[in-house]
Formats: sequence, C-alpha cells, structure tokens
Amino acid sequence: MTLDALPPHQGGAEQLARLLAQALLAGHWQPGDVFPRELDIGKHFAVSRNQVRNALTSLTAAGLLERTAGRGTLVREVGDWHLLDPLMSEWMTGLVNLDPQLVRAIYAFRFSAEPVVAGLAAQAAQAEDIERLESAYAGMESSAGSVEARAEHAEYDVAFHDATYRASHNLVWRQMGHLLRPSIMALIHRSQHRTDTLDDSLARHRQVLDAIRSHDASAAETAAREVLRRTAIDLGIVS
Amino acid sequence: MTLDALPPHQGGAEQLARLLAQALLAGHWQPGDVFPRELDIGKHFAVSRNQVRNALTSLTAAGLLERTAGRGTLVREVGDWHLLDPLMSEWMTGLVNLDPQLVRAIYAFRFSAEPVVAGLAAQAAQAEDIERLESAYAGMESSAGSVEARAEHAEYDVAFHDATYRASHNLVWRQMGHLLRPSIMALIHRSQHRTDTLDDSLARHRQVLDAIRSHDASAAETAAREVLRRTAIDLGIVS
DNA sequence: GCTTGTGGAAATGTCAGACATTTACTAGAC
DNA sequence: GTCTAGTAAATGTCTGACATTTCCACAAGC
Repeated sequence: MTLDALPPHQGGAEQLARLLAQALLAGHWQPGDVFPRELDIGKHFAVSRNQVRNALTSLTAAGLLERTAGRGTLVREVGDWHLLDPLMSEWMTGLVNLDPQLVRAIYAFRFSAEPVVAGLAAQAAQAEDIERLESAYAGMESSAGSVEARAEHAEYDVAFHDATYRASHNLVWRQMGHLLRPSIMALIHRSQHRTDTLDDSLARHRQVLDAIRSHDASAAETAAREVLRRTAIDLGIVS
Repeated sequence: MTLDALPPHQGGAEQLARLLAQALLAGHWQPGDVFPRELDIGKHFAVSRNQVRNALTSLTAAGLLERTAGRGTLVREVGDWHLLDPLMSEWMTGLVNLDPQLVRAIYAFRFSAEPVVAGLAAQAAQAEDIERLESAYAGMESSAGSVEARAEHAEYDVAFHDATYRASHNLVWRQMGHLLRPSIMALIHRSQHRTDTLDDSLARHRQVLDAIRSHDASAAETAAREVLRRTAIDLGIVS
C-alpha cells in the first residue's frame, strides 16, 4: 500500500495523525506490513520530519504501529489496537466506513457492559447526574422530528449514554464513555433513522432515564438492554 | 512541589516518563498546579530537552498533563486521567503506595465488570483459552506454598484474570486486561498473603476455571464474584 | 477610571541539519 | 557452506535557532 490513495492534508501533526490513523483503521494496510518511511511521508505531504514523527508517535501510542530503529515501522494487528484510547475514539468517529468487525466488537461490549453501568448509575446518581440525563434526553426528543437534525440527535444520544457512564461515579467506567461516540455515530451511516424507529429508540431511552431517576437498579439494567436491542437493529447487527 | 524530592534517573525518556508519572500518581502535585518547565526538568536530571519533551508527550497522552504554548504545563485532575492506557497500568504497577482512591475505583470496576466477563468467557472460550487458564491456575497453585514466591504468584494471578478477559473473545474487554496488573500487584503490598487466605483464594479461582471449562455462564459469574469478594478482603476494602 | 493597545518576557512548539544507533543484507575470506 | 566484516537504510537523538502563544505590565486615549 502506498500513500498515493490518501487525500492531501492541511494543518498540523494532529491532522496528519488522523489521516494516517483513519487509513489504517480502514484497512489500507495489513497487519505486518511495513509502513512508509518518515522521509517519504514528509515528502508526500510536504511537512517536516518533525511533524511526521509527532504523528507517528501518536499512532504508536495507540498501538496501531510498532517502530524499531533500523527495521522501520510495522503495522500491528487489530488485537493490539488500544480501542480505549480517546484518540482512537476520535479517529473512529470521523470514519464513514468503520470496519464491521470493530462495530460489532464495540456493540457486543456495550451490550454486556452498559446494563451493568446503568444499574450502577441508578444506585449512585446524584442530582446533577439526573440533570445531565434529562437535558440530553430533552435534546434527543427535540431533534427527533426532522431528518436534517440527525447529526444533532446523535450528539444528544452520545451525551445521554456518556451521562449514564458518568453517573456510575466510577473513574474507570467514566473513561469508557469515549467508546460511545464512534459506536453511536456509526448509527447515522448505517440506518435510515426513520421516524418510527427514532420514536421507539426515544421511548426506550426514557425507560432508562426513569429507572435511574427512581434509583431502581434492576429496572435500569433491563431498560438499558432494551435500548441496545434497538441499537442492534439500527446497526444492522440483527434484524 | 519541586523536583528535588525525586530520585535521580538513569536511562532514556521512558525511564524519565515513569519517574514523573509515578510522582504525579503519588499525588506530589495537585490538580491545577503548574508543572516544572522543560528546561528545568532537563537541567535537574541532566538530560536533553528532547528527552524531556518525549517524556512529557507520554504524560500528556495519558491525560496526566495539559500543555499550552505560552502558558506552560498544568496538572490535570484525576477524573481526566486515562486509566485504561496501558502505559498508565505500567506506571501504576511499579508504584508501592498507589492512591487508595484509585485502588478502590479499580476494584469497584472489577467487581461490577468481571462477573460479566467471566460469563462471556464461559460462553466463548475455546480450547486454547481453557489451556491458558489451566496453565495460569497451575502456576498459582505451585507458588502458593512459599512466602518468598509471592511475586511469582501475583504474576500467575494476573495471567489467570487476563486469560479470562481474553477468553471473552471481545476486543474491547481484552484491552481492559491491562488494568488487572496494578490492581493485583497492590495485593502484594496490602495483604500479608497468609497461607490460609491464599488457599481460600485459590479455591475460588478454581471455581471460575471449572465454570468456564464447563461453559456454565451463570456459575462463572457467581464464581468470579466470589473471587472478588476474597480480593476485597485482601485489599482491605472490606473486613 | 476604564478601556485599549503595545511591548516584552516566558513558556511551549517547530524547524533543519548533523550525528548516533540499530538492523538487515551483502560480499568476501577461508 | 559458514562465518565475518562492511555497508546501506531506517529510526532515534542532540543541538541551536527561531516561531508562536500567552500573560502581564505599562502607558495612551477616551
């Protein structure tokens, strides 16, 4: 794989890192492949070697690449990727065609984890957590009508689930909220977001909100599971 | 807080990064504090500015620091730390006195998550997963007798739990295995690891192994919970 | 007095070039 | 054939200079 297929870039090392990371996430290189050399990348994108090194440092920290002096830069396999690195979430979010394997893995994780998180949230939620949830839910409701507001709707969706993780009041679970963004953003590209499915999704989110508000842990678990069943349909994982 | 209290260092930027990270994790600086400047750090440890920048880049990527041109380097609050970054796990592992707040947060996470993971593992485990679990369990068993083998025992303990996460065959859960090391290593410093508690812990691990081996998800969940109850006692979280 | 702008100091960010180190491959001696 | 020395090629490191951003002090003007 060469760099020729990649679009030009504009901006600093962060932009370059995103560009290269998304190419890797999209599968332009196979695990074990040698990645282009620093100087070639710099020449191709007309940036200094410094910028290239900064970008590659990020990709290495995210577990996408493995660099060795003398040998060069190798592409690591999917199992080594740091899917929980916030940078990864950011890169995945902007990717239109995320690898279905990844979408499914993240969904399977959420399906097993999010009910537990919702249960914890029901136990630990404070007033401000409830407020965040209500505010996010209100946003989802107000943007559910129009098709053109689907991006806005997705943002409120992310905010709702993130608020759930935060309400668990556990530092580790909270960090995991980053994973939600790419997962929910994939919904935009994979589903038609028809009005009736949106209404159904909204109703299921409301169940979660109500359960957490009334501190009913088992109800929150059940409701979260129902939300994710809806999500699975919209993602095309099940019919 | 100044650098004077820190021990000298030897080696590359990675060593320096570990040193500074562990000082931060130990609470030598408060959130919002200004971190020493690049040049001062370089002068103090007698390393080039390059090394300092590389080290600080790691800490920034881990969410420990926030750097802005012109302003300087600020220490971020605990809620922003990337606890799931493998580098963080590595730094935490070597820290003798990990912040009790962190130990408790990680334990609370494990207590809520690990039963689910064990359940998934029981469903998804392949032959090689069972082998890994058995091998780790055998190691725990053989190193349970002597007090001087407690470090070795901890390694097998980590391997056992890591094998559980891997057996779930989910890319996200698998990444989370990194968190186990600091959590389990904290056991060494916080408990006497007396023989009878070790035997009890061993027996509970065996229950997990047996449940996964027989693909009994609910039994695996229960058994994992029992292991963690034992862990809570050893960590001093409950009596 | 309050705002506004202007300058300088101080910090991180960037660049360019040379050099160091590691690795893999190749050619030659035996 | 096998071992060894040498060479090329890649990433890693150092250094010094410069760029950029931010904050602060101070003064001009309304």
